[in-house]
Amino acid sequence: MQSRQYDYRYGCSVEATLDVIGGRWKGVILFHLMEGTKRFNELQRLVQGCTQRMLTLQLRELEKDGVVKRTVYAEVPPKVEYSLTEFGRSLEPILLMMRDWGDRYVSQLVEQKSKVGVGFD
Amino acid sequence: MQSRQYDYRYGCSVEATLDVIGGRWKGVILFHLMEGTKRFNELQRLVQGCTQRMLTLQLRELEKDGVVKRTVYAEVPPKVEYSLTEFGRSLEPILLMMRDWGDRYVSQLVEQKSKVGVGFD
DNA sequence: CTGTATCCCCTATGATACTG
DNA sequence: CAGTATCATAGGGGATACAG
Repeated sequence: MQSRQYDYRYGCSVEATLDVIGGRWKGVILFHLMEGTKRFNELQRLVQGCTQRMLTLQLRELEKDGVVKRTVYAEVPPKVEYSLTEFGRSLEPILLMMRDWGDRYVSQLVEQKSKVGVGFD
Repeated sequence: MQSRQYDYRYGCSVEATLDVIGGRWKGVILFHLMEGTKRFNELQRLVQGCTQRMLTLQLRELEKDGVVKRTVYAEVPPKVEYSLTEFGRSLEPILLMMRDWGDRYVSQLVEQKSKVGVGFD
């Protein structure tokens, strides 16, 4: 879910939010950044399954969208830190609710597997 | 963002939520269903830019994930209604926050276009 | 009215190797 | 350490036509 052009007219602003946080790894990245500033390799350990390349790409988009800040230290070996911008922190309540809802969703899946034939309603 | 297999181990439950609501049109569909039950063609009018095919596909996935209920009436011409399940309604607070955040995000984009050179921080 | 069925394309993502 | 560069691919998504 690459963000669209700036002048794109969102039919509904939920769409806009999804454009920012809807990428394959973005939710998880943002979630971990809520805890505080992280270095690139820290994130790589935290965001299980995400390749180095994808981590870079998703971070770049989050940066472009103004929710993540990238800080490069002029050191050898290189040191780069990622953190939420103030605007990015305004996503925190959403991320927390998403985590909670996700927990309940996963529980439901487990339950559903034990009780076969019981659907939703 | 097709939902993964039921036994998939999410590294972080934010991921699970994004799997359910992160599809190209899902957020918008769910948002409109918050307002109440809608027929297929109503949704098609509401979800601007979504093709008939995509609307069908996304609705099917939302149904499979247990957040949307599909009701078929045995009539001619056919009548099909979509609504949120009870579980789906538990997404409402998230969707509302996403709408609000999206509004602020879009405002920021507009502002950014007028003040060129002013970045985030 | 509410969908399927095809065809097709492009982009998001992955795997792997290389670098300042 | 923190990335690029390349190559490859699945499938998400669009356009269009057809159907019960």
